[in-house]
Amino acid sequence: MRDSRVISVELLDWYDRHARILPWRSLPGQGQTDPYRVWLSEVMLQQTTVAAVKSYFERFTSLWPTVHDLAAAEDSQVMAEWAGLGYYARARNLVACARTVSALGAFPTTRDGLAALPGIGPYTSAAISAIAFDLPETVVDGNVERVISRLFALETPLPASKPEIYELAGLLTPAARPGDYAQAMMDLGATICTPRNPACGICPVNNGCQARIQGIAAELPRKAPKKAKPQRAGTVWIGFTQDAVLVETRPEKGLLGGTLAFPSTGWDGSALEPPAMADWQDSGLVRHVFTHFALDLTVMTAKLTTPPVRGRLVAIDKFSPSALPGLMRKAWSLVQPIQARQRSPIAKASQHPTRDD
DNA sequence: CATCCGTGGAA
DNA sequence: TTTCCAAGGAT
Repeated sequence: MRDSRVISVELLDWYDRHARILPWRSLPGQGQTDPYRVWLSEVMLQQTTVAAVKSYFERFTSLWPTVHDLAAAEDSQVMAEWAGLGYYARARNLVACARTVSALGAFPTTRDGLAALPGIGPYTSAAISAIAFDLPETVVDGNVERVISRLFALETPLPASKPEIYELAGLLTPAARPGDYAQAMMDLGATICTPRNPACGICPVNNGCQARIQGIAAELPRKAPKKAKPQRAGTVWIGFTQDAVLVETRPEKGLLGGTLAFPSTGWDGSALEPPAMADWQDSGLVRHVFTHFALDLTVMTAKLTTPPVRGRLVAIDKFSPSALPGLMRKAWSLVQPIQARQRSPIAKASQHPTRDD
């Protein structure tokens, strides 16, 4: 118990001197932070790097300064602003959560109340509780799993070790400054106790680290072997007219759910028909890697001469590639020169349209 | 408990 | 080029 107290004090002391300055974060010792900004940042940061989140967070808080503003937004605009960040169920849950919170009047102030909201699970509910409401909840993310695994030299591989990690992390969580402590643990994991080459020499808690003492810090946490990714293939059709492009909104469930996209086949051989009768030309291949499979996507293009049986035509000057998820953005940038050239037959061959991503 | 769900940067 | 993985949640 005394050791755990030493560790949390050393960590907070280190955080006071080395905390990262981040857009959604208040300075060490400042205590509570706007729950809306904490929630928004935590959802964006789920399985996503700080570097990737920063610009999205600034954009969202600029467009929607409060949870009530976000609750009033159109689904399609939120999806468009989320495009490129990945894991699109987060964006759908984000809007649903904002509307529930707005109807309630404010965020729930207990962990259980928060955990009942869409898109808020064990980690995020604990993080909001600690950071926004100064509640001494046990915050365990990937950083904390790594730090705890090393401090106690846990040999049990993840995810089997999770219950033990949660228990040990709870023993370390201090009653005072729980929000700063949670962020200190995560900063330590992100900057010192890193996955590959931990900087044990400058770690504020290296004295109490069993893995460092045993010389196995870089080997922990052990993890169960992961499965190989299957290779899949599909086709996407980018149809256009003189002044419009054919797009659709994908179904809410499943891969890229709810995002703006070009009509495509499934990714497992399902043979859907093209969205219109046209002279489709093979315009190249896009290779993309998802979490659990790799995809080779054949990109077909055509100038449409008959009404599409699927999707909707969007005026080219109202079409923004930034509203597309990464996969579709890749397909668009591949064919955009072709599309632009064929829209303007008088364009000189020497004029190369610029790509927009 | 295992699987599904994105993306891009680093080593 | 390949591998790993980053502040997880839903089912």
